[in-house]
Amino acid sequence: MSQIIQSVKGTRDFYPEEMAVRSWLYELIRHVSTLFGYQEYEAPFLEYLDLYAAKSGDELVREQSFVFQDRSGEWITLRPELTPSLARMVAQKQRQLVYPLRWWSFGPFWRYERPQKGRTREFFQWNIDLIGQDLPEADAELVSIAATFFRTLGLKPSQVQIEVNNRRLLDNQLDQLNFPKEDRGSILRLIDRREKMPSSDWEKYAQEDYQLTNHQIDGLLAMLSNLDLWQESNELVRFFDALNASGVSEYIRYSPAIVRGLDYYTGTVFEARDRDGEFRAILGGGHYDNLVADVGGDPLPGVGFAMGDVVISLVAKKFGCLPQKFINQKPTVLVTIFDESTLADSLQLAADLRQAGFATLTTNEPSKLAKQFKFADRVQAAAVIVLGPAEIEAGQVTVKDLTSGEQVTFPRTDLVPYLSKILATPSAS
RNA sequence: GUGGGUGUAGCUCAGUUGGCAGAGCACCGCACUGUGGAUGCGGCUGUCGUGGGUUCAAGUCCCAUCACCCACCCCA
Repeated sequence: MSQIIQSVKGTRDFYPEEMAVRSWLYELIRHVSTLFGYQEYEAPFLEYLDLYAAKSGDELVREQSFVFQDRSGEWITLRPELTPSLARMVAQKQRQLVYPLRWWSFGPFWRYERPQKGRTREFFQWNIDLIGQDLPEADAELVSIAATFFRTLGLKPSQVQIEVNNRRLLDNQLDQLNFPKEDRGSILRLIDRREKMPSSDWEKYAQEDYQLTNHQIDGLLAMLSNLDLWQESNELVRFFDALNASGVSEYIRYSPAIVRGLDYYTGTVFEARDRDGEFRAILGGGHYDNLVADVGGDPLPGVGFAMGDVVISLVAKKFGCLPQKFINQKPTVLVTIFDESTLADSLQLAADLRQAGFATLTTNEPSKLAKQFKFADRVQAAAVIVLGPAEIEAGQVTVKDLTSGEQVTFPRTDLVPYLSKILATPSAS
C-alpha cells in the first residue's frame, strides 16, 4: 500500500462512479448551453505565462498557478482560467466573427492553492460568455442561463440563489460616502468581509484597520442593508425586468454586498450560493467593458460566468439531485462459456450480439456456471445467455433475465428480438 | 504561508491506567459438478502512515516527518 505512488496533491482520481457524475454534469451543461443557442469551443490547456501576466497581476499568477519552463526555456502555465485565452481567440478573428458571440466551454483548470472543502488544485469549469453586446438584457440572459441550469438540475430557489449587484451603482454609492477612488480595492474587500464576521467585530475592524470614520461606517452599513438600492440603477431595473419576463426571477435577488474579484468586471456582477451558506460560491460572473483590451484588439464588451465542478457537485449531492443510476451505462448481457469445446461458439455468439447492438461480455475462459452467474450479477448485467452443449446441439440458447429471474430456452434465431424485448424497459431514467 | 483534526485488515471503524492485533462488511471455499442475489458453516487478510525516543514492554506516552480533512489567507 505504501509503495503505491500517491496522486498529486489536490487532484482527484475519477473512478467509473465519479466519472459518471462528471459526464452527467457535462451533459447537463451542454444541454442548457445549447438550449440558449451557445456554441462549444475549447482553448489550449497550456499557455505562455505572458498571456496572464498581461492581465491578472503577475504576483497572482506566479504564486497561484502551475508555472514551469519547457525544454527550450519558455515559461509555460497550466491555465488557471479561460478568459485570457478566450480574449486571444476572439481578438485573432475579431473581424470574422458574428456578434454577439455566444460561446461555452467545459474543461480542466489548475490553481496552485491549498486544497480544502470545495476546492482542489485540478478542477473542471464551465465557462459561458456572450460577447459584443453592452445591454442589461444580455446580462440578464446569462443569469437566466444560470437559473435555468439550476432548475434543470432540480435545485430549487429555496436552496440556491443568484445574488446580483452592479459595480457602477456600488461606485456611485462609495463616491457619495467620500471614499477615495484609489483605495476602492480595500473597501471592496471590507464589504466582502461584512457577512463573514459578527457586526461588532466588523465595525471595530473597519475603524482600526481601515481608519474609517463613524459616518463612513454608518453609510456603508446603510448601503449594505438597503435592499431597494437597485431601483436607483437604470441598468439593474432593466436587468430585473428582463429576468421577470424570462420567468426565472425567483432564483435571483439583489444583494448589495456582492463584490466579485477586482479585475475586469465593470457593470453588473453576480454569484450563486447555497442559501444555508454551507458551501463557497457555486458560480460567479459579470459584465465587462473590454474583453480584448490587453491582448490588442478593438474594445468589445460582454458578460459571462464560470462554474467549477467541485462545489456544484457537493450542492447537488446535498440536495439529492444526483441521479440514482447513470444513463451512460448500457444494460449488458453476458454469454457464458461452458468448456473449452464451446469457447468458439460463445465468442461467436457474443460477436453476433454486438453486431446487433447489444453490449456484450464474456468471461473469456470456461469456469463453473455459478461463478459466471455471480460475475454477471456483480457487474450488474441485465441478462445471462447460457450456451452449453445441450443448447448448441439443439440450435438453441438459454436466456436468464437477471432482474426478474425468469429463464427460457428457445431457438437461437429468436435471440435478438427476445433481448430487444426484455432490455427495452429502461431501468434508469 | 498560519492554525486545528485524523492516519489500525480491501472498506468502515473499535482497541481500557502502556501488557497476545480486534469487529462488521467485503473477499475465497463448501453445502450446490448446468444457474447470481438469500442462508448456514469454514477460511484468508496487518510495516498499527513513516522515522526516532522513553520503557522490561508502545497501536497507546514524547519528538520529528509525510499524507488526507477542516478553517484562515486568497479566490482570476
